[in-house]
Amino acid sequence: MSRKSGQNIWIGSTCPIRQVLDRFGDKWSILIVELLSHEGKLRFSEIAHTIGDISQKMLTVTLRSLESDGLVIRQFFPEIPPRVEYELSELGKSLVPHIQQLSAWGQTHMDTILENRKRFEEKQQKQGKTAY
Amino acid sequence: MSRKSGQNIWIGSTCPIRQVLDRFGDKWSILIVELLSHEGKLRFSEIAHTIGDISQKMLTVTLRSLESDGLVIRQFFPEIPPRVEYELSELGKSLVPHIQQLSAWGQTHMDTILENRKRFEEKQQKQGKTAY
DNA sequence: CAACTTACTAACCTTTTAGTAACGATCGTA
DNA sequence: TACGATCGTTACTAAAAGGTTAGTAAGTTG
Repeated sequence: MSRKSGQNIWIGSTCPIRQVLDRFGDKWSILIVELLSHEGKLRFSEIAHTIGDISQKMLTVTLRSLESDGLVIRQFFPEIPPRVEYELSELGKSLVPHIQQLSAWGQTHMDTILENRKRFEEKQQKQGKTAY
Repeated sequence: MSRKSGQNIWIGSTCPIRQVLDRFGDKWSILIVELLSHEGKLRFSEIAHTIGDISQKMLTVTLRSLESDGLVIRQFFPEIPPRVEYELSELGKSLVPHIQQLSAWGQTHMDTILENRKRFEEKQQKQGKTAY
């Protein structure tokens, strides 16, 4: 139970939460996993259009890193013009339910959070700066 | 089911996954929630020591934002020297099981991911650059 | 009186992340 | 000849995230 005696290996830099965050804490990875989980196979340009505001570069980079980690399977068809299809691997699919739970939590609670934040800001403004 | 017809509101910039990521995608928020869920009430310096490699500034900033959103409750004791205790709110606690699921997924699969990544890098080096 | 304490703020700087714009390869079409 | 389609790459730039250092309050300890 790690009673307050210095550092804690479950919180230190190798703990699993941090590993997951390092991997998926970027702007696009989880979004692409979610999208592929809904749509199955998609082409590069289909992903780009569906997301709408991702740059070509970031889509390339993110897909490549997901492929590199075995979360996404990339199939290249050497036609002219070239065609590439992306889909989730089994590993990628195994992550989906957890993402959806987080998403559901967000749908339930995000309004409250944003209200809290607004109220906090107002309170701060009224008070100016109080000691601590 | 959003059949490939332009953009998708569940993936666009207001979808719940992105909101959750915007809130918790930073380096420390989830870690602190996890820690408080284990330890209950903690003082500023206890959190700092347990995590080990967080700067004072980032701890202040992250705790303040968690407080602002109503995820963490901050209790200030006007003693000399000052004492402050932090604990999860009910809202904060409601997030914990989801984090733990993600963490468990990480523990199960992160080794595979890192292996995949290593193999991918090696493959890339051997091939040099092939067309696509 | 100097040093130390806790929690925090402010100024500054470095690192990381993401975006933009331009270009390439290749063939079919106008 | 030039353009468009597809899936990229590269170099450059802007913005954000996060780290470092110094300083504050007000009392306690040596």
